[in-house]
Amino acid sequence: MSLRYALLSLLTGQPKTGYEIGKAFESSVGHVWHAADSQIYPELRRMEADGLLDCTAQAKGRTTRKVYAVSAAGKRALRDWLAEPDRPVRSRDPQYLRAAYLDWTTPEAARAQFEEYVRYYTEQGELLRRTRDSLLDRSHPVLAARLERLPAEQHEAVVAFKAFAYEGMLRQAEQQVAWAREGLELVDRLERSGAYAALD
Amino acid sequence: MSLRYALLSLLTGQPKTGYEIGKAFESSVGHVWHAADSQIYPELRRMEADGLLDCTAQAKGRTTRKVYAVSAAGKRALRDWLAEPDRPVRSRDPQYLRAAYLDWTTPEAARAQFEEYVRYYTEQGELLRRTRDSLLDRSHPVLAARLERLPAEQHEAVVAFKAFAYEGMLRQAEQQVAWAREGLELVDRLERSGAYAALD
DNA sequence: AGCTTCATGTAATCCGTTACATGATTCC
DNA sequence: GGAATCATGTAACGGATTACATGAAGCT
Repeated sequence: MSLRYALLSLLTGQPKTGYEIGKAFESSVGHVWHAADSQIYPELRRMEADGLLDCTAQAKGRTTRKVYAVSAAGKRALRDWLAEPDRPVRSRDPQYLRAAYLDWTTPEAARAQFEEYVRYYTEQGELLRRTRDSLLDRSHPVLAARLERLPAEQHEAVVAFKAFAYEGMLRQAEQQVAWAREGLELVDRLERSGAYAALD
Repeated sequence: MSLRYALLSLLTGQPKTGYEIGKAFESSVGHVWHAADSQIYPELRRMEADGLLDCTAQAKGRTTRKVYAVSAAGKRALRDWLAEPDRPVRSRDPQYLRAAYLDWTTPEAARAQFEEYVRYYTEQGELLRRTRDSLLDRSHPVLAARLERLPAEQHEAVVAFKAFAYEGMLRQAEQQVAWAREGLELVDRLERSGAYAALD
């Protein structure tokens, strides 16, 4: 269901075509809630059928493109969802699952896992930091387009919540990097102490 | 696919019946990879069909229960999976998604969200800390049963990786609490500065 | 006699992933 | 003329959630 609200949120900024949504998604909400194009197009149709979006066909050259805008019912749905109590998601992280059983594999394989975590979350953290900064200085294009259509007194809150969400994700990523580095040390320590015994 | 490996990992500790697996799951791997009973039973059957588990029917009173044990192929599969490069999961967190758009709702609703996050992750953190500690002092029943069947020189690594995984999840939870508390402050600050304007 | 725990599932539905599919337009 | 980007999807499959379903054993 969250994809629906991610799309709704994105479109409150500005009406967009399916394709533009796909692009804007990747550089904004998509960091928070990832979705592929093949999921986005059908969902837009369903949302239109449910009356959450208004769709107007626009001729452009020979092809027609569909511009989607949030309807009044869509705004209501978004606002209801925001106020809804959030049933927290139960953890389901393949990484921690693997980490818990690394005694089953070789020190080399264990190290490779942690190295990959460090690499991935370092990169992810950089992306999140860049994005957060571009929100704070309001240079982020999707945000900038949104702000243009809003009165100045709302800008502060709009920016603050978005930057704050990225801040949270950024800290998670940084924490993951620190954790994975400790994992590498753990593997070294266990190997030095001869704790890696043969497995059956 | 991870459920399969979660079950495999759990069963390397000791053969179990479906029901025991369900129980043990809840108090161990289930913290890391949550799954409902209705998912576990069919998956066990599929794993047996795929040759990863050996299943022997045991009469118990009038009913028969099935005891599942990891086969040689199952051990191989687990080991292969542990060495496999982990394609990191793209973020998909309804919480951050909501947080990013809280300017759309009232300060009261925003506060309620953050309060709920604080509550949930505090509780979750306590559970994770208790579990980590019971792993470290080896009093955790599922772990204790596993260790009994392993030579003493392997105990250190087995315990260390499990505690380390919980440690990582614990820090995530603590970080979430700190973040949500800052969210409450943010809402207060925005409200005081009159940044909550009327929405359309 | 009634509650809890043991014991094992099925069915429907939803959500997400992967792979495939097609064609126009714009820029170089 | 060819590449990138614009533009919009379908189909098959897999995995997870929710709700439903049943019945015995053991304890109080």
